[in-house]
Amino acid sequence: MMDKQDIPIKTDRRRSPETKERILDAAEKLFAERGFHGASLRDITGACGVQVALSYYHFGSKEDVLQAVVDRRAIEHIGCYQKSLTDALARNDGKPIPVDSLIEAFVVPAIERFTNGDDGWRYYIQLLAHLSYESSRSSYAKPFFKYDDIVNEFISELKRSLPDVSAEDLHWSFYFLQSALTNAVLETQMIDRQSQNLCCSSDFDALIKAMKNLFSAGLLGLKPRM
Amino acid sequence: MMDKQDIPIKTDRRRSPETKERILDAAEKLFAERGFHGASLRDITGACGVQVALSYYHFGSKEDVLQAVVDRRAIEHIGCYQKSLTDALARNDGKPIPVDSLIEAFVVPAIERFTNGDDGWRYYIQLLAHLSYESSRSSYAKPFFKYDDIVNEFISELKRSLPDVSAEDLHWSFYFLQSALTNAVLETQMIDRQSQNLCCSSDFDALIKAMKNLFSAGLLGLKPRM
DNA sequence: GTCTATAATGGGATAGAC
DNA sequence: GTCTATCCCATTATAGAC
Repeated sequence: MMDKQDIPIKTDRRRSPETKERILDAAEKLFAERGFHGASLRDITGACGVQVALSYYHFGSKEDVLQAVVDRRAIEHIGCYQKSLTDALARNDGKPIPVDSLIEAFVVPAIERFTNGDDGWRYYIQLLAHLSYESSRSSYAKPFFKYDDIVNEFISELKRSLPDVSAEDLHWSFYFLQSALTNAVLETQMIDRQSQNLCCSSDFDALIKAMKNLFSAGLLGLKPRM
Repeated sequence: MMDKQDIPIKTDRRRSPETKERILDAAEKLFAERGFHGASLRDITGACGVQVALSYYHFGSKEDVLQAVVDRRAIEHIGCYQKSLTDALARNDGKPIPVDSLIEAFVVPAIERFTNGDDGWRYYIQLLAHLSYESSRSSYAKPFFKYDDIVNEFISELKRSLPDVSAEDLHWSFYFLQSALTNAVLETQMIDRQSQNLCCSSDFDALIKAMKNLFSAGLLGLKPRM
């Protein structure tokens, strides 16, 4: 299980104030790669050259480490979603946002950090995907709920953009969009296998384009409610 | 962790030939609910009133138990997909299958077993969903690959139904459909929260309808390749 | 085939010296 | 804040009696 990771081993021992951050970096990576149960605190602290006991000193329990990993980035990330939505609204003078722009506004805050951010953001986004699958079955997946509010703001905008479509259809459709996005960032290489490398899990430009193509057409083609 | 499950405790000890099946039933359930790492062999054997050692006798390692769980149903399940596709073709005299029928033909073999099958099938379908997220990162998720061939048959049919759309768009779109389906059977209750119970994770009739609505419109609205 | 017993290791968590 | 040492239990896995 142990596996020396990218995080450089600590050399200067004794009171380095960034120890907490080192643990969070390693936890972020290993939780993302192996899931909560799949990564032990020994793996995590071993990967960043820190004593196991320090994770307890700094955070408490293993679940607390996960909580801290999410807390570290969640507010900033949710802020990015907020800004993305506000910008899209501004570009349209507060009028309903075109469906394809709204899709892009929702997808980009995750994908951008995934492709352009540092590795930490990559792992964080993957971890969120993991947690979304665990929610309602595992107590440790609760941190993920922080995103509920901002997601609902996007759905409200979608309702404004497509006022004639039933709320049920819009909720389901946005749910499918989220599923597609979540699955995509896990890069399972399912699509690479299925398409014999015509499509590539790691080609996020193609992903965004394909998402806009399908979901725009789908949302715009939904029948008005009777 | 231990948790007495639905599987009745074995009473008549000594050479009961169904011990293997009992272990598989319990493993199916617990792997589906907690993931591979989240369920231990103690949990599994404890849940069905069998000695831990017997799981090693019958299967070998923990990964072998998982493999056996999948093997037990995979061939039958893949056969259901095959039949579903063949039937759809027959209904259309071998001509290209209408997109909404093709979507239904793909979704139903999983959903039907999920809603109408016994609990075992429910857990099995959920387990498949779990494995699809782990593939390419965990060696134990390999069993899932068995489904690649039949999925590709559906995609080939989709190409026949929509000959003017680029293969890229079709592969991505079908990938999104699979993501939506996979996520849905996990019943994370995300959509319940987001819609304030207007939509319900466990309402699979509504799910199928919404899938057909969105993905039919989306696929039919895809632009022809240039 | 099933059981008990046990090996061997891993893992979460804590105490206490420095 | 950091380290060593350790507790204690869970876990995978095996040996051997019945």
